[in-house]
Amino acid sequence: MPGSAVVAAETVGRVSLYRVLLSGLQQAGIKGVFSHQLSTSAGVSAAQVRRDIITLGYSGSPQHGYDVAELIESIDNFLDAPDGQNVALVGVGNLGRAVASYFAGRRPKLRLVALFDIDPEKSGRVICGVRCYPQEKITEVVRSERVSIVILGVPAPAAQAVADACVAGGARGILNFAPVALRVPPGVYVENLDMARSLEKVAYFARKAGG
Amino acid sequence: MPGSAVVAAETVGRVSLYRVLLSGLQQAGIKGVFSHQLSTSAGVSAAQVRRDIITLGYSGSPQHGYDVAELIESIDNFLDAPDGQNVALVGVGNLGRAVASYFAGRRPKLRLVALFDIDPEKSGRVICGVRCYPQEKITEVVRSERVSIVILGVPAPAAQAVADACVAGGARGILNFAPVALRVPPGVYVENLDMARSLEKVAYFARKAGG
DNA sequence: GCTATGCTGTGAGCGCGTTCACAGTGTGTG
DNA sequence: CACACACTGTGAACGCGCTCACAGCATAGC
Repeated sequence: MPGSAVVAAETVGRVSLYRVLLSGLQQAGIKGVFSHQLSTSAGVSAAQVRRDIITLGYSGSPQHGYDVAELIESIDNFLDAPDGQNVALVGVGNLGRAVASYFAGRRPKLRLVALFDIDPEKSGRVICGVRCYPQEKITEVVRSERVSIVILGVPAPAAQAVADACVAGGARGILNFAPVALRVPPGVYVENLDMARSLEKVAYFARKAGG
Repeated sequence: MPGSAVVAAETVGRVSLYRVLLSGLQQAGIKGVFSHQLSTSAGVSAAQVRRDIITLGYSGSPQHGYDVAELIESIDNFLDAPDGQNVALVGVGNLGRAVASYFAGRRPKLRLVALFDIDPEKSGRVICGVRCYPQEKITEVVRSERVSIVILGVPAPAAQAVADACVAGGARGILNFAPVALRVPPGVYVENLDMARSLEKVAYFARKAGG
């Protein structure tokens, strides 16, 4: 049964990408797809695609490949919580607003229900249709709004304290944009997304490859 | 000699993180640091930190650990091009502006020299102190401005065409925010940074761990 | 001076995600 | 009816990054 086995984080990431690609195919009216087609669009090997799909509990046929609609449904079952998950965003700067607008209505199963900012100008207002609270209320609101996922867009020095407040309120997952390793209790998942780091990787290899 | 050996992308990313952490220590007036201290802040093992530092060509002493200033200098030598690298940003949306403001003046060795946007309202103007060009000029401007790194903040359907134009102009590295695998010639490095994917990973593991 | 301590540098080994290569299977073709 | 073909599903093997564990070494304490 899918869901009981341990799934690697990389697999989950790829599956998420497959869903985006499959949605594109579906909108183009394409009904079936083969592993090597997905592998080209996703930039991974065909064997990888097949293994990933098996972990979803879905099977294709050697004759017609995978049914696009069915595969999307399998991915939905795999990735999404049946009744959705509530998301909060801490730090409504440029980055925070970009993330907020990015997810506005695009992921119905992930509802952005609260913003937090340390700036009194922002807290109390409604931004992008979501209410912004002062940062002291994090634990309280995270708990009352049943937030399970927090997007952390605050400066590095504040990140740990904010993370602690979120965890105290019951958050189970953190998407951390700050360049520090967060200390969290077991059972809380942290994904780091450091843009500066990524850019410097690109800069490094651009230099090494180019000369 | 460092620079000649093949270095893993993960190592480069961690080294970039070390530099951020070390800068913080330096500003706090701390002169020396041990591998286990860095390892705690970076969220990796101490052995990992030591191995990474060796690849820089720097050595500490068993008595005093690593000299913060010297280590930062070694990282600078390792990561940065002596005369810097020019960066362009394509797609001046919410995300693009966030990235632009994020790097404004923070990385002196990475100069943001050009913006591109398909919207005629934006192209022609100067945004955040950088001139914005129409998207048709990418190849031309990338070449004339000697841009080696491109940040791609355009929608997925446009990403491949823009990437091709950038490569044609001589770009050697791409930071791609679009959820597609770019096809690029050998020698061009692509780093994918898909925020939706990362968030869905967090959502998945928040659900699995929490229940 | 001799031992204890704690760090760096590193060879060896491990684990895990990925890839290889092929068996299984049904369809299309002559 | 037999054969060729293309794709899925998967056991086995590979490779690479990471970790373990220890040698080397200088200082601190007695």
